Amino acid sequence: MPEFFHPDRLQKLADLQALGADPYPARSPQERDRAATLSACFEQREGHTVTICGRVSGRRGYGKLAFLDVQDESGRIQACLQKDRLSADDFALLKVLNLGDFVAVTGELSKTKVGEITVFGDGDFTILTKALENPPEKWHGLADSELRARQRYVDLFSNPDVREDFLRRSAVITAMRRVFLEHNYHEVETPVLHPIYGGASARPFLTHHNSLDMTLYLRIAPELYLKRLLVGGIERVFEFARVFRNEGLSPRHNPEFTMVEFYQAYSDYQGMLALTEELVVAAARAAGLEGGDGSLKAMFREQEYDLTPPFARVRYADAFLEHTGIDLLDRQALADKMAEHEVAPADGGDYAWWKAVNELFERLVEPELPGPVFVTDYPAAICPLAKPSASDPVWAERFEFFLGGMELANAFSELNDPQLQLQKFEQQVADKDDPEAPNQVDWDYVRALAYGMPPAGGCGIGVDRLIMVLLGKDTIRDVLLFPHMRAEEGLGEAGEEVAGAQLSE
RNA sequence: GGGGGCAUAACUCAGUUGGUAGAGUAGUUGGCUUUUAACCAAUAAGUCCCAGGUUCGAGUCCUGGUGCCCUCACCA
Repeated sequence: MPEFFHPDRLQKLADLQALGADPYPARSPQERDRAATLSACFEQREGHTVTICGRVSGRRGYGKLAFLDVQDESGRIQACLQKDRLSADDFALLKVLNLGDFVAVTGELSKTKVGEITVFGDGDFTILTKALENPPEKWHGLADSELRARQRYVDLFSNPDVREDFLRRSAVITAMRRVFLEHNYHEVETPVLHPIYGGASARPFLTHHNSLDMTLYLRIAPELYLKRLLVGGIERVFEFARVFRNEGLSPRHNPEFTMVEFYQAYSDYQGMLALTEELVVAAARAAGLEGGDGSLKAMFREQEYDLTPPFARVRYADAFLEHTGIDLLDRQALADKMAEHEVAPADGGDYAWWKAVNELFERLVEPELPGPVFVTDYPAAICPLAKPSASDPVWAERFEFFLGGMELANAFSELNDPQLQLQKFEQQVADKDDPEAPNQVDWDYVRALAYGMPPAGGCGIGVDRLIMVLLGKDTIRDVLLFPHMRAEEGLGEAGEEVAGAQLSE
């Protein structure tokens, strides 16, 4: 068992109690000022009595005088505690104060001799929370990337940039939500536990419901439930959905991640394209990427991306032709290329053929698409949930959005022909070679379509990856507050089977 | 899962050819009423990731394992 409770600090806590103080009072001062506000509005508040609350992040003591750095969410401000301006009891608290403790200081807002804005304590000085663990080194902060992720709470308070970045993530999501609401969308929540997994191709996590004795899957996408809502007559829906995919970890993959999916009746993939562009632009603004001239530029992996709209659009077939020199209708040239790259269709069927073509696309074309760019009109055979083009059913009304070398969004004119949908489901389920294919036909979804789903556009955006690009973070771990980690040794039962929480029995 | 790298005090890091485990910060004690990585003095603190092996002797060399990072594969 690691030592969480530092013996010296336990002694200080006892000393604090001996002074008659509560180390963990329930109440804080009713009114308090934020550090950033006091700095910004110093002229108006100078000479007035103010109160600050926060964590002590620095301390410079002089016997009868001490300077404290007090840190709240908004920033840092200095407090000065002097023996001749405080009660003897309050001044004695300095003796039992450690870095990392939370305090409240009431006093006059003024400046020191060297001009630093400072709260000169002359009213109440209280310890609001006694910390029993040492904060990290004050100059370097917490640097070890594993510790930063495992103990994000420490990372957040000891590295101000980290806190700033996560608040920017929050602002980005708020901005996207605002765009949806401006377009009269409704925010909904759909199940996370799915009896049949679908709406994407990925391996699921399994779980088990004890009293129903049934296997359930953590959702890999909310898509099929959101479209049921279109059937039900809710015309514009979105969900910021945590989804779970049972695949390897990497700088771009976490087993659970956030997608925002949205569906709009009486729209189509072109409508989704326009809205996606609007969302990305709003997100970029919220991330603070707007330059003085109104342009939006993101730096990601040492490359600059211009997010000033409109973004480029290119048809799938045109992009393929441009980067490989091959016409997608030229089967012989494609077959030659497949042989060259050791890509082989699983069988003679259309589905297998186009899957192989798409593998070429991912290998040869996608790396040439740094973005931002919309690739439109995908082969219909590999789009089981997209509506084929009326003018040429080889192509589906679908686009993907690429940025920073990653696929960030995927959208279609939603397939609403129940018979065609059933056929596509059956085809997928029959693909035994694909471990990511759905486990069974989602009959209820087919039935829902049978009642009629209005023509609609739908789209899913990978929120974490979008934020990676906007904040210039190389790894997804840096945009997730608590990225998945293996169980830490020596911390107790984490990772062990807990009675009542088994998958089965 | 394959390949490469890292693991030393609470934190940031040194550690020579294999020869008694080190510094700074944080902590503790004392001094100091305008500092800001305050300063001065004293002091405490280690499963050198784990388990084996080689050796008179291992933080250091070898084998195996664990965790993390990078990379490839799969994926968003």
